[in-house]
Amino acid sequence: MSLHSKKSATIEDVAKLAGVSIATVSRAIRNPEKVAESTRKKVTNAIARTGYTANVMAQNLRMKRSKMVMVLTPSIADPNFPGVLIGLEKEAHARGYGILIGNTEGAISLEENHMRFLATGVADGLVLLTGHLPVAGAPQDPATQLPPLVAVGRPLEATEASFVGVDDVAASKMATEYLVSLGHRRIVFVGGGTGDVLSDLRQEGYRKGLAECAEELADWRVEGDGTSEGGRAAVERLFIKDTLPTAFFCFNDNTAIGVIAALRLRGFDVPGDFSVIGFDDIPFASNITPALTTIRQPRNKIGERAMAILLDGLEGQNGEKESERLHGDLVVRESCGPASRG
Amino acid sequence: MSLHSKKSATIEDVAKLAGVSIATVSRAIRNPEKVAESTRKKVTNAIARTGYTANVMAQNLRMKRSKMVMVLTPSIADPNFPGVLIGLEKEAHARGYGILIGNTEGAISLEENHMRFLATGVADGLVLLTGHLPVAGAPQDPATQLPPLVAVGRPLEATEASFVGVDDVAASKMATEYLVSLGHRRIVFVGGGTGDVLSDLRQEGYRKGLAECAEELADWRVEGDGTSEGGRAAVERLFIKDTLPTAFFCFNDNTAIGVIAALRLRGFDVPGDFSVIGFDDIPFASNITPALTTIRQPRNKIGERAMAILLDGLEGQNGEKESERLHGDLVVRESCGPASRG
DNA sequence: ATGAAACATGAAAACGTTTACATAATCGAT
DNA sequence: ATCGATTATGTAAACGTTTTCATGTTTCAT
Repeated sequence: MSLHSKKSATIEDVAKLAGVSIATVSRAIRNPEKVAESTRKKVTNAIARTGYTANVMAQNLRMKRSKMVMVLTPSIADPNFPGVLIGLEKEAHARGYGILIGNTEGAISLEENHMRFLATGVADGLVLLTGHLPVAGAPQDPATQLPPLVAVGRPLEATEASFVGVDDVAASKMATEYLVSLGHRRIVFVGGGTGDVLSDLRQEGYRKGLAECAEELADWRVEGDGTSEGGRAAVERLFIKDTLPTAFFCFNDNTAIGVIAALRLRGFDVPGDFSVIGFDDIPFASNITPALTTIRQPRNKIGERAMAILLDGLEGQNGEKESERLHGDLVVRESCGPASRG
Repeated sequence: MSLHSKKSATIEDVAKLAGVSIATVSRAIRNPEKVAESTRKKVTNAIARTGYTANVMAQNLRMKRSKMVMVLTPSIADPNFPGVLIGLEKEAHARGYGILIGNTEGAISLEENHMRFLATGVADGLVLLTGHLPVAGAPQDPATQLPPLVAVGRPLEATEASFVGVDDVAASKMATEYLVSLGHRRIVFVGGGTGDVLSDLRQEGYRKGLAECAEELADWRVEGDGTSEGGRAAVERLFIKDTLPTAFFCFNDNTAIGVIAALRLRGFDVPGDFSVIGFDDIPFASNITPALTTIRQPRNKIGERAMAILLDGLEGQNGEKESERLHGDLVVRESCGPASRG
């Protein structure tokens, strides 16, 4: 069935061949400083001759841990997911842990299924990309029965969960300042949905960026939903108003792509008539026309740091709630230009 | 440490409360038809009262299987990966299996690490996105010691491995036929690398598409490397020749994006001066300018079928080598137009 | 009523590893 | 040489579940 099942050597085989007890074999492998050099050599040779590999299922049962971390995501298709997963997997793998994928598609029933699965002991820790604590599938109260966890990308409000993500406020401030530096004085923030934590954080940064200007600039938000279609629709709603912006700071790149498409559909030029900034630097931001100016999320680093914090906690080195907000980078491409209309 | 570790109920607790043996509890859960109704009720009640969840680590050890499948990929960042993963995870989850991610980044040393991990019994099966059998990290010969496996996307030549992917030949034939139907008579195939199995299959389809035309059309391949940069470079090399194509059938969407960019850089219009078709329909193919006409890979379905075949084999229902080549769809957008120069 | 078959249950072993505790041997100080 | 401390190793138990095998009870056919 599995790699070791076809007459694979067990620790008993090694012990017989080396002429020692199974305890000594185990010790030679796990605590070699407690085994005499000559004995250790006998064990090492026997391992090489038998091709012995420890059975992780037996280890897991004895040690009551699985060396697995479940990554719970509402969307594998999210453009940020692969980059975060790369970092998560890299750190996990380096420390001997496996990554288990749990895809909820934002559905409560799937979330409950995954929690039921988790209740079997299948994972020692949990990485949450969902932005909320999971709904319990097992009868226990999740607040007290969840394994150690870390939230990624979206902080969990009013919880003790550790968090790693981009510094949304600082990055958004940077993006807005850049538009201000180009002379833009009517800058609209296209949000990702009313009540959305991330949108509010990015708007906070947008406001800080506006405040850097000596003039008093209007705080102006219209609502998208984080998709390109939402960005498109937000532009439609804007163009029934008398006053237009000269620049758009968008919740994310998808939104920016929709905004650009809607502007171009109306015969406008980007960046000639309007400037547009996104957020994320998703893989294809540089391939659209015009190539998108955006904030790059350090996705790999976010994944790595999240896993490191989780595993440090698991391995007893640090159980405190930790939050890391990593620096986002302004990536200037082609979608922004000087304000052309005062 | 894990969900069940904080004074979680064991089967002993359930047995005591129900007043039966642990064997009966196990039987009531796994073979209920072998347990009297009244006994079963006592067990069911005790389970509900204790909140018992079976310990998967004990089950795994006893039953010598882990209910995990490892997905080995050379590139999490590949645009096709998320779609395939969605299908893999959906099927695995529906059948009670977990998905383990193994990222090799195309590096032999990482591949060996993952195989060492696999040798511990951590996974019952293997999904290979790598296009080759993995290099052994454990001392065993991989040809005889690998768990059941299925290749995805890239067939493994000269092996007994099952395979699921798009029907490259038929899909490429369709794309080429479409260009022919638009009147194109000089169609170049931009490959993904010399000796690349997938490129050869897609070229085979390209040739069949050409053969559908009453006129005898030239079979013309230039080499990219599967990246947009490779597509760009292939165009540069083409433009030092006397005869130019009127249309490009590209190995994949990335290549097509590069080809389009290079043509536009030279002041040409797509599709006015040249038509371009990609392959994959990656998530942002519709967002570039012009929106890319391409072949859509049924990624979700590929993942689902691959996992189903693998698990069928694991669960003893079918151990034969199976290959499924799924139908790709032509997605007509804006990057193709009638041949404008004879 | 008797005997065979079917049903139901419990005890014990299995799975493979880790580690506590007991014991023997060795080393170092007096 | 003796005693205490240190080093090294083996035995047995633990981990939690599944399933084999033995045994008792019930049902059905003669």
